[in-house]
Amino acid sequence: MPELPEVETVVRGLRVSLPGRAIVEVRFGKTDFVDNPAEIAERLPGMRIAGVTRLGKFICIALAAEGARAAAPSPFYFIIHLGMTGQLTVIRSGEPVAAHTHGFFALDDGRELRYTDIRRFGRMLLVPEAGLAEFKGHLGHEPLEIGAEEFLRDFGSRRARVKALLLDQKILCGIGNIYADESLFRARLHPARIAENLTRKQLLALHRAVREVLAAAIRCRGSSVSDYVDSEGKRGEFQLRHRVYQRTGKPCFRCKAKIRRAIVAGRGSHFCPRCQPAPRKRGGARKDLKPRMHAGADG
DNA sequence: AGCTCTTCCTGAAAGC
DNA sequence: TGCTTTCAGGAAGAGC
Repeated sequence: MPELPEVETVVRGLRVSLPGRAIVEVRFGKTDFVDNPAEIAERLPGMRIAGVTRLGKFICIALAAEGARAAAPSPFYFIIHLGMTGQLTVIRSGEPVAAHTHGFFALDDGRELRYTDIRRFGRMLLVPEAGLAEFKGHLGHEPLEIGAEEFLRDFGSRRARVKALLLDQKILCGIGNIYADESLFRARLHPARIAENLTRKQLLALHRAVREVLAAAIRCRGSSVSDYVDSEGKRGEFQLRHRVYQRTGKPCFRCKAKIRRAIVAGRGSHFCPRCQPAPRKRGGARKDLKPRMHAGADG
């Protein structure tokens, strides 16, 4: 499923073929994952692609009108989330259409951008140029850019399970189930640990693990579990380097204990029971002497 | 604040 | 063999 490394790989691929191209025609199949399909079909044709960037797990295609006539349409962004099974590929217009392909964006070079999504958990929307800041405001820090102090601040005061925080796009944007589990293994933290109970050293280990795992996954062009492929239809290779994700019952690479799977924060979570010891039972004896702040009005 | 449950959707896998 | 059931999960919303 596409998370930050997969989306980054797709974006880098799109960046090779899309910028400079104009969109000449838009067609949709099913549209229940599109915020306003009629508006997209009306406004995209005639616009030129100025650039492709990634915002968390979103792909952001900047569109600008040709020339600078007074009546030219304003620039805006075409934003796409791949959900669980979304694929964006650039292909010659005549090529056979894969099943579950619901978006066709014909380009001025005889190719087209196609959107395929088996489960249609993806999303498409338009954001005006002036609205991009607000859109970004709904997202947390980019995990590859957040500094140690900010990371400590965001995690160190939260009573939620650390896995839930890693998955919360308003704290860090781009991490999903695979990279949450892989990061926690590398930081040797059980997914159910309460963030504010972690030491500074443990949080710094997690900060480092997140960045290392994501960077390594990008170098491998992402993880192909289920349906992920890049913009050329190629699979990634990071799934071959997973330490815990979907390795239930298999031996830990570090200590040989059997990898376990449990539901944490509502998600299937994979961990090594020996390298990532479970927290004390919630509500059990607390021996820490940290005063409990109720309103959180400090700092 | 943070937890659980529900919804969306399809295909793979398990159960009978 | 062939049917039915269960499950996976990103994100948002409801309700506690």
